[in-house]
Amino acid sequence: MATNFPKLNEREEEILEAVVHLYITTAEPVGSRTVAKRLNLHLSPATIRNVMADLEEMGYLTQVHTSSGRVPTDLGYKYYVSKLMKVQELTIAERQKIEQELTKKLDSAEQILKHTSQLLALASHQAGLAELPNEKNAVIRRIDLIPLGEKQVAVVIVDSFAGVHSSLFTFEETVPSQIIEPLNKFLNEALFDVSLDRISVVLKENLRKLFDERRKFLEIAFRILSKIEPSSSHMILEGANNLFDQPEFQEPGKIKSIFGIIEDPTPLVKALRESLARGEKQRQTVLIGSDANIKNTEEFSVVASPYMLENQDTPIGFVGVLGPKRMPYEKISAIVDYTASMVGKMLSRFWR
Amino acid sequence: MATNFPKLNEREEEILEAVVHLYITTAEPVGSRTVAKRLNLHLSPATIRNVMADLEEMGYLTQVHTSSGRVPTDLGYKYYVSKLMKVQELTIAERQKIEQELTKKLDSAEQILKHTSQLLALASHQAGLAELPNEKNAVIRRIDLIPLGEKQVAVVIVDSFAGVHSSLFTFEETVPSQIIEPLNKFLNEALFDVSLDRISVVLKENLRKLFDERRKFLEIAFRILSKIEPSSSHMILEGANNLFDQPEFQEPGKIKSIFGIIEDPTPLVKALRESLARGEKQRQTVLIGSDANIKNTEEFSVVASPYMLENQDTPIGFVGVLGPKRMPYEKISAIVDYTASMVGKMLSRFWR
DNA sequence: TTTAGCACTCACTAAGTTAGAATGCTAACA
DNA sequence: TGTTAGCATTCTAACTTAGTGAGTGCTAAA
Repeated sequence: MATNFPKLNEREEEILEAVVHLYITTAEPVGSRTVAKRLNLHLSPATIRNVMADLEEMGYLTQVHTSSGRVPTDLGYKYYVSKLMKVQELTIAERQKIEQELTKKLDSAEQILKHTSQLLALASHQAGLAELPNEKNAVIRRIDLIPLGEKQVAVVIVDSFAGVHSSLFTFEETVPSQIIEPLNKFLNEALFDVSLDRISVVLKENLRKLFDERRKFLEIAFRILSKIEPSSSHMILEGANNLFDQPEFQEPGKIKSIFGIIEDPTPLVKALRESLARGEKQRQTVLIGSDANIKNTEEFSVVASPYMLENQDTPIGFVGVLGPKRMPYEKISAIVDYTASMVGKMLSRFWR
Repeated sequence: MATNFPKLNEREEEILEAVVHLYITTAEPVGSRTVAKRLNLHLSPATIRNVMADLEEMGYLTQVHTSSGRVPTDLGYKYYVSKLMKVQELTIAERQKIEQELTKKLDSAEQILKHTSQLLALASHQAGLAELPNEKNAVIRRIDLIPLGEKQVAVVIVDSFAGVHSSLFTFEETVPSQIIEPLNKFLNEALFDVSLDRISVVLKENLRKLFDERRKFLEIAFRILSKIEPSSSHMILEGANNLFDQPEFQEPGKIKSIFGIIEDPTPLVKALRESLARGEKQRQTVLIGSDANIKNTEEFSVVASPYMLENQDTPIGFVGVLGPKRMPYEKISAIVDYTASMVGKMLSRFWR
C-alpha cells in the first residue's frame, strides 16, 4: 500500500510530531500556542500557525471547526507512525513482567494466547487481541473417533499446538462398532502431520488409492471429516472495557462500534492478515482508522505483530492491541513486538 | 420471596394495568389523560389522577419529576407480571417458527442451546440467554486419554448431552505409554454414568479399593481429573445488540452495564437459579430490576423458564430473555415458556 | 522569513424566556 | 360520598441571548 506522503521539511515534521504527540496525550485539539511552548525552537505562534495551515492543506491535520486547534488526520497519524515516532524501549521491569506472565500457565496454545491477550490489554490499557495459530500451521498430532450411540460419532482432533477440536456427527444409518478401531488407526496414519486445512484434500487422495472394504470406512471418515469446519479465524479479544475509559468512546454510537467489532472480529482479522502479508515478513503492522476499510473501525487503530516459531521465519499468527487512533504508539509498538516474540518462544514448546 | 403487595381494588388494578401497559409500549411517562382515553371506563382524568396518586403512595408508581406522568416502579412491574397480565397465546405461525428453528441442527446440547439463544433474541427483539444442562445432570458417556508427548495427556470427556469437554495436562515425569490403554478402560468403567461434578468423589472411592499396580494408574488419573474444572455456569447470551435499540439504553452508563453482564454473567446465572429454585418447580420466573440484587442489572428484567427432559420433572437448565424492565412480558413470557418446552424435547434425544 | 497585532470565528456556558404537559387542590355537582 | 370541572402551579424541554475565550487568518512591519 505504501502510502504516498506529501514531502515535509524538517520544521514541518517537527510540528506535525508535536501536534500528534500533544493530541495523543491530551485528547484536545492542539493550538499554535501550545505547540510553540512545547517546541524549543524559538518560534512564535504565528509562524507555527502558518506551518500548521500548510500541513492542513497537505492533508495531515484538520480542524474540528474553523477556529479550533488542529487534530491529526488518518494520514497525519500514518506519517507519524511510519516516519516520526521513536519506538520506546521497554524497561527491564516491563520485559520481566511480560515474561513472567507468559511463562505461567502453558498447557496449550489457546491458554497461552488468551493469557497474552489479557496481558496486552493490561499493559497497554487498551484492548488486547491474539490470533490462534492458523490452520495452515497447526498439524494433526492425533485423531480419535469416539462412538457415542449407534449413529453418533464424536471426532476429536488434537493439533500440534495442543489445541483440541471436537465435532459431533449424527448419521442416518448405524455405524458398525467394529469399524471404529481400524478406521481410527487408519486415520491417524493418513492424517498425522497433515495441516488442519488440508484434511479433506488428503482424505480424497487416499480414497482413490483404496479398493477393499476399508474404502467403506474411509467413505464414512470422509463424510465425517469433510464436515469439520476449520475452527477458522479464531481471535481472542480481551479488555474491551478499557476502551470505555477513553474520552472518544463516551458517545453511544462509538460504544456500539466496539460491540460490533467484538461480535464479529472476522473482517478485522482478515484485514490484519492482509496488511501483515502486504508488509515485510515478520514486521509489525499498524492499521489506522479507515485504513482497514471495515465498518466500525473508523475510530480505531490496531498495532499487530506476527509471531513465529523459533528458528523459523513464517508467521503463524499475530498478537496486537486495539484502541483509539489517539493511542500511544511509541509504547504500544514496543509492547506488542516484544510480546509477539515471547509468544513465539512459548509456542515452540509444542512444535514436535 | 413472595412479595407482600399492598391490596388493590378493581379500579386501581385496571389503572395500574393501563399505566404499565402504556409505558411499556411508549417508553414515555404516562399521564392521566392518556389513561382515561385508553380505559373504556367513562372516568375523567381528574378521577384517574386521584387513583394514580394513591398508587404512587402505595409504591406502585413514581414520577420522574413533580409534574410529569407516572412510571411503574419495580413493585408496579412485579404486581403487573404476577397478577395482572394475561399471557399472550402464541399464534400457530409463531409456534411453528420456533419448532422449525429448533429441529434444524441438533448435534449436541451446546448447538441446540446456542441456537435457542439466538432464536429467543430474534423472537423477542431482546437478548436471548440459555444455560447448558448443568454438571449435576450431565453424566459421563465416554472418557478418553490421549497421550500427546511423553509428558502430556489430553483428556476428552463426552457427556450425555453430547457435550465434549477437553483438558490438557503436562506432567513432571514421563507418563509410560503402556499405562494409557488399561487406564482408559478402567476410567470408562469407573466413571460411566457418573455426573460431571462427582468425578473426583468417585475416583477417590475407587482409589481406596485398589492395591495392585493399577493403583499407580489411578493416582495419575486422579491427578488428571481432579484438575478438570467443571465447565461451570456456562451461559450463552446472544443478541445483546438488540438492547441498543431500546431508548433506555442510549446513555453510555447504561450501555456499559450491558457490557458488564456479558463480561461476567455468573452472578446473573446464580440469581436465576436461586429464583427458579425458590419458586414452584418447573415454573417460569421473572426477575425485575434490582430484584436480582446484582450490579448492572438494575435496569433489566429477565424472564426465564426451566427445561427438563421428557417425562421427568427435575429442571436441568433454563432459557430466557434479558431486556429492559419495560418489556412486553405478555408476549415474552409465552415465547420463553414454549421455547423451554421445545428445548426439553430436543434434549431428550441425547439422554440414554 | 518571521512576527506582532488585530479582527474575526466559533463553541461553550449561563441566564432568561416560553410553551406544553401534567399535576394537586378546591369547589361544585350527581 | 364519589366524581369532575376548573385553575393555579410545577417542572421540563426547547429556544434565545449575550458574554467569554481559545484559536485562527491576514496584514504590515521588523
